[in-house]
Amino acid sequence: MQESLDFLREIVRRDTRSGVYGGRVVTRFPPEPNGFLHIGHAKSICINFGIARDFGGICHLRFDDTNPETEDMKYVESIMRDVRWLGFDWKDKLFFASDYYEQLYDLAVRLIKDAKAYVDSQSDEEIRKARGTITEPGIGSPYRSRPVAENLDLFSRMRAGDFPDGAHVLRAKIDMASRNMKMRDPLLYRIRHATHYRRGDAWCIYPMYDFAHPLSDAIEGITHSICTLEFENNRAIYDWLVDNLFREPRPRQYEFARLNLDYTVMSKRKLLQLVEEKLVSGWDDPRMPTIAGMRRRGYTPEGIRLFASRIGVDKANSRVSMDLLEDAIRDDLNARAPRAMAVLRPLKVTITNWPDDRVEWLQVPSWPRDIGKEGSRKVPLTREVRIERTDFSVDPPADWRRMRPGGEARLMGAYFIRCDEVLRDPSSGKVTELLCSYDPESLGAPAKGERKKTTAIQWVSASHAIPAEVRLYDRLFTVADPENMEEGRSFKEFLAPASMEVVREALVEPALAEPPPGDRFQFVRHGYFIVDEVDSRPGAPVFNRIVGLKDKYRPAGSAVKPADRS
RNA sequence: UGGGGAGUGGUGAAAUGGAAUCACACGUGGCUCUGACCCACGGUUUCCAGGUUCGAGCCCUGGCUCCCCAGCCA
Repeated sequence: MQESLDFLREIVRRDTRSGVYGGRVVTRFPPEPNGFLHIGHAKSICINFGIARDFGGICHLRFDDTNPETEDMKYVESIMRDVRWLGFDWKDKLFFASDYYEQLYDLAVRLIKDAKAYVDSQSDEEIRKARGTITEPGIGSPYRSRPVAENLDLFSRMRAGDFPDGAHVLRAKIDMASRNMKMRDPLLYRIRHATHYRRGDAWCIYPMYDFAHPLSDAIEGITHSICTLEFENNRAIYDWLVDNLFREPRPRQYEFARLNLDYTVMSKRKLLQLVEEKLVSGWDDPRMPTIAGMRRRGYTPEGIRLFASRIGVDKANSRVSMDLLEDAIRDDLNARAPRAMAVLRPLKVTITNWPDDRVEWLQVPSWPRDIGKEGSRKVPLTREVRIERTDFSVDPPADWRRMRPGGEARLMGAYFIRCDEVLRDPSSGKVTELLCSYDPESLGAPAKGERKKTTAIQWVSASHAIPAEVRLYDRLFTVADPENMEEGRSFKEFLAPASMEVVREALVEPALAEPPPGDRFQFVRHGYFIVDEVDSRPGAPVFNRIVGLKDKYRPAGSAVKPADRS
């Protein structure tokens, strides 16, 4: 019996069986602390930590912090929080490339001594020009055959701070005519008189990614270094460096396709722009595809991991539909979010045969039968209640199951009521109130006859309901691929005008008067909601819609939604 | 134009020379005190053209399309 593995696990299994690494499996998640993690990183985290877990190995968390100008401690903190929140544990394997600066420097010196690296004193402009193009070979730097002793001297003076930014760089001596542009004597070190968030002013030369990354992997004993497709060309440098400086068995790099999600953006630059230009409320705006945003939105780690496992891993560039993510979230929430009643757009209903002062506290189950969980709460029924405006239609389509003039529907967990009379505002004609009568025999009784064609609707007692703010989130963009705009257009032009709707007149059942921030509920027939961690207050709860329920209902022969009727 | 990758229902993935499978989406029907959940059924013939083979999504040849590479970013 052999379940099918993705191509990465296939490779890891091959290597554990052949024993090249003595059975060890060591992966790593290597973020640069210069931004917040997003759903694309979540995919990578699930792959790297997931593979380590599946093969009894370990996944390191290593910050690839080699650029002092963009990195910050606040990012390492948020990244650690996000990885933990997602449910992964790097144990004591927390590393920083910036802790390897001394070792990396020594490795660079070895390369120089082996005549495999040299100090280039051309300007950045000259270097760029001499690199050639994809069709023309590059030209060797005039400094390319600088004597080893001179290179050594220059490199140590670079470190000592004898030169200004840009005066020299250290380059690998590989092949200026390589068909692979990345191999045309890649830069290894640059001078940068900048304060590093961890090393302060200890260094004024900093290693480039192409140098620091493979060597950090080798230093840590990584076996499988998994990254995204755009680094395929860099693998040649990776191999060149590690082969020249380390012994077998040594780490190898494998690439997979990064995640693209419909109706959102994933690039750090664009995400940063949304935040800085205040087009969203921050990195944790519930509409953001960041881990922080999804956390505040109410997405669960389990749901996100389920999503990651459902999309799989491959090398084909792809774009995943939001439906896949939302369904994974719903799938997880269905079994863990207790049901409650909320009315978002209230319509007044008076039960005319119910005594004015009678309050009946009904015990309503918090879970549907098929979930199989115990639990219920008390919901008060009174003469005056509120139902959803969209649950009443004066002129309903044939397959309507909700309230209609003269028709019946069950108040969920309570009695059937019949709509005897419809009151309207004389000037606008708008329905203002329903006068109904309830059937005292119908509590807990199975529906029969015509009643079987109706559905149970949510409701709240007018006198006991708690006013609540409900925030309905929707996709941030109006087009599926806002990152791929035609020339001269900005992705910002496609921001959805109503990606957040704030409903202030919502009413929730009294059990939800003081909900603990972070608690999740299913508001029946609406969707899943979370008590906002920032703005919710006891007595004035604020709920974020995590994701709506699926709704297959379309009025027969009409494109008009129930919300637009009556 | 050079080099490196990738093409399987609408979307994401399986099938590792032997009956194209799964999830999501969509459609139809069933169930239901949530038009949810759940259940059943339905649609693709593997980018194109040849070739090898008893047999090809998988192998070979030639095309086509898309992505990545010319930062002292990662």
